[in-house]
Amino acid sequence: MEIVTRFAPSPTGYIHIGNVRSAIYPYLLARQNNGKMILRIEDTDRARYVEGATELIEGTLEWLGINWDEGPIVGGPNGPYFQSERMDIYHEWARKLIAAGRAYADPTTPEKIEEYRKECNDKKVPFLYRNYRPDNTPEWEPGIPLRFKAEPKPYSWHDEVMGDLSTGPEVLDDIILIKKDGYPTYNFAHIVDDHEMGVTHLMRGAEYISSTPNYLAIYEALGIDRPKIVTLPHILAPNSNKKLGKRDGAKSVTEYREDGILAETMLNYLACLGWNDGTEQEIYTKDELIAKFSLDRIQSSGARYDETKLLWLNGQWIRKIFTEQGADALYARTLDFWPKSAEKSTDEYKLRVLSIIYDRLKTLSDLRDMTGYFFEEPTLDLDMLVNNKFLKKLSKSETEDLLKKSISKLSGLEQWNADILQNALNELLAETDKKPAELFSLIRIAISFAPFSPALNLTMDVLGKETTLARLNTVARAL
RNA sequence: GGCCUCAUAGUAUAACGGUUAGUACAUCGGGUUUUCAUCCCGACAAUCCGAGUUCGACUCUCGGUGAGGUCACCA
Repeated sequence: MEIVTRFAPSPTGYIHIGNVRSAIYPYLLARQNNGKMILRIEDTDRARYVEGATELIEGTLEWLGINWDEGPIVGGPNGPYFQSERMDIYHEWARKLIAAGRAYADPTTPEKIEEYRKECNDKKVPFLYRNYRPDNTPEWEPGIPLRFKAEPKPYSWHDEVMGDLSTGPEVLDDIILIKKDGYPTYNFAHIVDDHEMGVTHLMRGAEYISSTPNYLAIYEALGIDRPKIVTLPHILAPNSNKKLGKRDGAKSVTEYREDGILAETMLNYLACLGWNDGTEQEIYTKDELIAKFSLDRIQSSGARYDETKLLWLNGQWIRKIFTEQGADALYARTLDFWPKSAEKSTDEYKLRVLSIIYDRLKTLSDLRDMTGYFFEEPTLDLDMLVNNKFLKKLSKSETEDLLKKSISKLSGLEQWNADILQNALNELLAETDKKPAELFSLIRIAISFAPFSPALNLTMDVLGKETTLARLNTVARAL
């Protein structure tokens, strides 16, 4: 049987890392089995609808490399893929339930319902609407909500992640199927849609476990088979034990792109948060994830989101792309991340800078803070020079002398490349009888005034003879 | 509060009922001719508690405890 999965977000804003995994796992499962992945937009809550949210969702999936076989943009045989355009379908299925005596129009006002609820709270008994089911119910027509008529009984079912689950009859209730405004609730719409679209694996967060018995009752009343249920454990916020949400400051997935996190990193990290293949592998390409993913190795407990590990992984990916795909491939990813001062520099020059600094990057946006001195004259900061832990041992005249000797040595070089520069530095060490820490720190700071930089010979090579000497001379004059 | 779920180092996780409980991040120390980083080496650090089953329990059972989820005309 063909495997059909779906990601069904509601367009109420951006996708954040707390819920994007509900898109990744269905995608991996579908691709692994040559199945289908459906994107369905659950836009039945008009009050929470956010203009542009659908495009945001599509853009996020696209960035992550998660493509869908049916859904917005691509279409498909089971459309429409916006729930707001499927009203007739829901109403048709609703009438089946009414005909079967399993749904009723409920004229009770919200105020009255609130009274019932309060009454139960006061008596400290659980509030179940089915205990207040009205005796006489009108014909169902637009403007009146439609409720399911629950038949309380225990349920047990199998969850591909959580195992065998069960509940007693007390959780079954008369839930709303169609709202006053005619739109279906999630509770009803997703069941109809998953059925109509042939979904075989329903993957969603752990918050749906408690309402599952009510859904099982609806499948039953509708006389339809249900998909396999795959409950995904929550992703926990860094500083609380609660599931990660927007209130915890959960950033949108695309915000990470702007921060210089690679899509490969994001996919890799999130896929492995709550799943592993049992080996000690840490770095997975998308293809490897597709090949190795398995439902039975999804964790049943929540996993805490750890940005530190994400950053580490991103560094690994930056290096992986550089070594496996080449400097050009990595450079192509960095275009939006250079400091403003780099605007007038050529691609070739920036590529050289990238090639000597890439292994220090945790995010691509680190380029902005770490490469300024390659593109503009650094601000003279003599304190930095004098207070350096190696240089402060030197007297002022020693420093001046060392700088002069360096300038003289370097300006005498016929050729200027990394090897020649390293030789020259080695000779300088021998001639001046200084420790590497002293000589190198002096030159390094004088040409960059940065807290850290790539290897000295490489930095000078990229900077070029003229710039290097000009900066050294500037410092020599200022001392 | 009712119902449901979960529980291995700080974090993410591995371990047919038999391992000195493994790995990675983080932290700390060391090495690679300066710094920061990479890379390499090393250290610290865990089976929530209590019974039971068993020759033997991280693993199975029961009971606690702790944490979370859910009880909407939101999804």
